[in-house]
Amino acid sequence: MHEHGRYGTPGGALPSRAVPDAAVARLAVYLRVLTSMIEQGVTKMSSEELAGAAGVNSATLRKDLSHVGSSGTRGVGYDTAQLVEHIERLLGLTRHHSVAVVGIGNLGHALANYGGFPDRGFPVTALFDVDEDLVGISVGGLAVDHVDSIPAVCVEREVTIGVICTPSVAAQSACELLVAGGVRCILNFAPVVLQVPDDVEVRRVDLAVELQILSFHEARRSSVDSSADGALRVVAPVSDSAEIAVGR
Amino acid sequence: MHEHGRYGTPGGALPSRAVPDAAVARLAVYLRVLTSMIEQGVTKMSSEELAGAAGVNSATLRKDLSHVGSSGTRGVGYDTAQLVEHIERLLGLTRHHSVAVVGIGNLGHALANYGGFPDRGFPVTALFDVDEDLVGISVGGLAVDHVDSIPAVCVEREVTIGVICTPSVAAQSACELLVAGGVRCILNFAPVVLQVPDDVEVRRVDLAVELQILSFHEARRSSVDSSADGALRVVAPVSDSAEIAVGR
DNA sequence: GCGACTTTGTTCCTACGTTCACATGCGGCT
DNA sequence: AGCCGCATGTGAACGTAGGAACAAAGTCGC
Repeated sequence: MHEHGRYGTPGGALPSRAVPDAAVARLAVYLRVLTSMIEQGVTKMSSEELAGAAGVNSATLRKDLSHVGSSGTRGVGYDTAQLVEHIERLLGLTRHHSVAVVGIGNLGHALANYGGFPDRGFPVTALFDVDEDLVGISVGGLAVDHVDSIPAVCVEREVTIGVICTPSVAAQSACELLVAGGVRCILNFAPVVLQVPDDVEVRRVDLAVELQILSFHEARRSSVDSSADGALRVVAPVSDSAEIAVGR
Repeated sequence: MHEHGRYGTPGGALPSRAVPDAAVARLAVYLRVLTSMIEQGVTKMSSEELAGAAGVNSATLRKDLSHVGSSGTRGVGYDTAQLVEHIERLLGLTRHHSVAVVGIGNLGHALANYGGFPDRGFPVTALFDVDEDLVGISVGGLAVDHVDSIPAVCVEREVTIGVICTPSVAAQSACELLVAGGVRCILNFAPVVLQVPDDVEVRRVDLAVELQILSFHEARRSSVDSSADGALRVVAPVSDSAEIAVGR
């Protein structure tokens, strides 16, 4: 049972994982709902209530919570404060995770100023950009450093999470600098697939992809409305559509 | 009573869920890789090449592409330009989708200025905020309107996608205003679960959740490092958590 | 104190998504 | 022109996620 090659088998399959990724994502949602409820003075919740507030099935919720080591009381429900503690422990939120932001453009700027991160145990402790005009200025009370100093600064400030907000072309090199600085968790906003060592975890947030998924749903809905055949429908002249893809 | 009808009732010839959501997300990634390749002059690609660049299995890629109506040539591969057209058609990108941004804070500001959206067929045509100091000013060449005018403006400018960047407490009402304006696709950056009618599609992008997932992986990795057995380890001491005095 | 009710934690099962493997079909080569 | 090789597209198997039903367990009412 040892010697699992971790989750880096060529091809990217993720074997033997105690808690599924989807469950982790939901747990984070439960956590938010719970903290919100606690602020309103709620001390106990049933799985039905919590599931309703989180928008999931109650059985799914209970199964998710079973991963954290159950702490519910049968016939009553869950103690909100206790549940929060348990989820935080599982998610590793009992320690703070220093965050570094690379690329102080529109999005990077917003993230650096965003107050929600430190509130949740993710203090932003380093900012980087390649632009000499940006290096040295202060954003959200933190000075911008040059990307060349990423490895040294990340080690020094014990950065555990790197956020990449650079243009696409710079993302891979930014990623490599972060990895060189010991960062093994990366949140990538650049629309590229990063190549990383097996022991580095990358999550990608692609705004254009999200919009395209919504676009698909809109298109499907329209086609269902107008014709009962949802497959293979040409809606508009395709001539100019090949021209729009010139982004960046 | 097995009343789980909804989709796919026997006899229902309408494959409303012909294309899985995950496949749609991947198609959007393929699209980006393809456009990037086309810029470099690549006119043909095999499924292996494209799958490698997109970071997925080649069989998965071929199955995804089968949903768009096959356009590959056996023994050769895919014509990149043709494939782009087909994917764009399936995703509904043959028409432009007007985007409205609600909440011109840090993130909303960044999105309004972000050039990547219009380049990909998603022009931002409306901005809204509740703050009187913001209403009327121009962000990215577009005037900010008051949230009260959301329904009217959305109808007038034919907004199909609404982006919610408001604080949590305002998200639900912003959502309802968008729905009142005929918007049926919503991208929600606020960390709340929106309540919407069945015919409205909501996608949530929660930055804190992303960080928490990364935090979980970091925590799991640490425990694997220290204990050598990574499967099914729950930190048992449920007693009291005086030890984890997490600051908040 | 005891019974009945409520809710958890779990087990089973279904269904979906992904991967493997092979037949099909097309281009190139002789 | 015919054969060979190669890559697509699809059918089957595998694994995992999600949902329904159930037994254990603990509380509230009497």
